[in-house]
Amino acid sequence: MISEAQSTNFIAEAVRSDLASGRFDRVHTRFPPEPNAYLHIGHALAIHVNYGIAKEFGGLLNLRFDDTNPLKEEQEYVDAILHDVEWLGAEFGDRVFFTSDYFAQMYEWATQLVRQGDAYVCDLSQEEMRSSRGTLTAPGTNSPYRDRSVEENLGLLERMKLGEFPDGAKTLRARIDMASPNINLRDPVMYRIRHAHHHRQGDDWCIYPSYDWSHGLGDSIEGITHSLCSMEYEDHRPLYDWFLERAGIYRPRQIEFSRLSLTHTVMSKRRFVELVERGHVAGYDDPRLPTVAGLRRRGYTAWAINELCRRTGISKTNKSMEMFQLEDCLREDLNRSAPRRMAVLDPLKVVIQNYPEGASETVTAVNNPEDESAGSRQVPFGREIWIEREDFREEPPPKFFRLAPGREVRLRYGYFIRCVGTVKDSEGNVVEVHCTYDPETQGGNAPDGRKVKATLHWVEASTALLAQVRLYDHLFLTPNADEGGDYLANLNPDSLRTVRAWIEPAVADATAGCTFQFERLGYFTCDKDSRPGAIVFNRSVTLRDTWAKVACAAADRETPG
RNA sequence: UGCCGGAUCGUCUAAUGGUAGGACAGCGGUUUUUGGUGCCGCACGUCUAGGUUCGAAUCCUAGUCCGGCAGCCA
Repeated sequence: MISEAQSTNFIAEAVRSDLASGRFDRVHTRFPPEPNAYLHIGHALAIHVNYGIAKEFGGLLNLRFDDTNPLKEEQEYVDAILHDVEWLGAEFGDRVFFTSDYFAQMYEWATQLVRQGDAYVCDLSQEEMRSSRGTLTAPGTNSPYRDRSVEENLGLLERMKLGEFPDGAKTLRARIDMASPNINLRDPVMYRIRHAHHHRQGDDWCIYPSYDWSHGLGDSIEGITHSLCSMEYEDHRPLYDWFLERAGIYRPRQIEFSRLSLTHTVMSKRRFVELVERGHVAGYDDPRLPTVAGLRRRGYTAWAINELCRRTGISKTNKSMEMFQLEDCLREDLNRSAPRRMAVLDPLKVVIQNYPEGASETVTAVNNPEDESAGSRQVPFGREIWIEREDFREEPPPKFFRLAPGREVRLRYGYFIRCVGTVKDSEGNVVEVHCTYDPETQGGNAPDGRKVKATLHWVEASTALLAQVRLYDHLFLTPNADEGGDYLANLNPDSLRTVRAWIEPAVADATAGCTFQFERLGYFTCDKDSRPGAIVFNRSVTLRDTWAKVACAAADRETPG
């Protein structure tokens, strides 16, 4: 057995030292999404980290829905998140929990804090509370209700719970320090009044705990050892510890790490909503969005997403991974697993003049050169075939190896063909290329040993399937979507191009989620919109294209600036 | 300008006082019935200034820059 080197990231080291010191004798983490939105690849990193640490130390991961705000949370999101986390491969067994299931216990601890003089009922309005909180540089001032008696607070809290006050009339606040340089410690709210229907608790409650009050308690109840969260909670850690200490209960350790962001995209719920509502994308699972659902629809594998997380690593720096990196992860996975097929996205007709009219045959094509067990298939061949328009040039530029007048190239798994002429329309555009083939080269090798410089993919015309192919590109033109201030101004107008393509018959029964490599083009995944006879493919990612780079560089040289 | 955090190739990340390494991107070569894959190579980095030390990315001091925090959101 190959012993895997232990991780050296700072969280693994902290966990190791906690285990060594005896602070904890086991490892238990959690992933605590709020069920108010779809998961995105940033969440995938959080899952990866929490699950990865648990796994590395032989511990467990809990999935906990942090449903403390009845105004925003819905069962629909619970279902979607559950599905995404499972799909990503994080194992949580039957440990699916809801913060709302702890409301009764939390209320009891709240009364305990009140009895200890650590919390009080405050009548300040939202505006009054804001102005008395002070600013980043000036201390706040004490609430006039800060010194109510324990009995009065207890009575008021009870009446809040009973529903005697309207929304916003009162809050329960922790009595800490209105002059603290850490604003989170300036008597933070523990409960607010919300006469709202909760997706799980129904109308049982009309006071709801805040994140700060509830989160550590939830961790404590579940016996979490390491509560791994993102950097923006760092300022909340003193509060996290304070609540646990005052409640006098088991204390997990919160450790923060920085979240993932990617170039050429955005990663916030607010923006997803805006993009969907303004019609820039078709929904939360639009293949251009970095949501887990969108990525999956695009054709991303869970392996690729986890590999990106692994490559990203765990740290506290502000990071922005390049989109290349994500794309490369997908290519690495799909190169070894995706069956190969041939498809022509921008068709140009080739007529093989010396191929007998009415004749047909099949040629043998390898399904996956990286995987012998994938076997081979028969592909129809005939007198008329489609090739990619960009694979023919009437006046080939330097280093262009493909088809041109007089040139011989190989049709993959087919024959050598030589261009002997073209047919043009009235505007001079080439609409047909005429070739001859060498019957001796069947399968793609010449018995006389002569070589060709290019191999083209192709599709036999009479048996080709017509399909819709959606060509996706970066959603944003600029690496940083915010560049220039207005992110919508940086949207890529060509992030989706739809084309009609000819594909070989072997994809006829592809169903949603099936991924192929279309040779020389990229990886394509059958979309859920696909129907028998009306196939739809999404381009998941292109192949690396060295020629495109060469051609692009040449073009740049011709038109500098 | 209050508090907290961070700064290592273009990007992400290692090096825990002892040769600054890896991945992706870039460049070059090689193999190839995918201008794909694979393989080989090249180039590129310790925020700045002082200090401690035989030796500093690492320790100390002073700066600089970046991020977060003033929801009854999480």
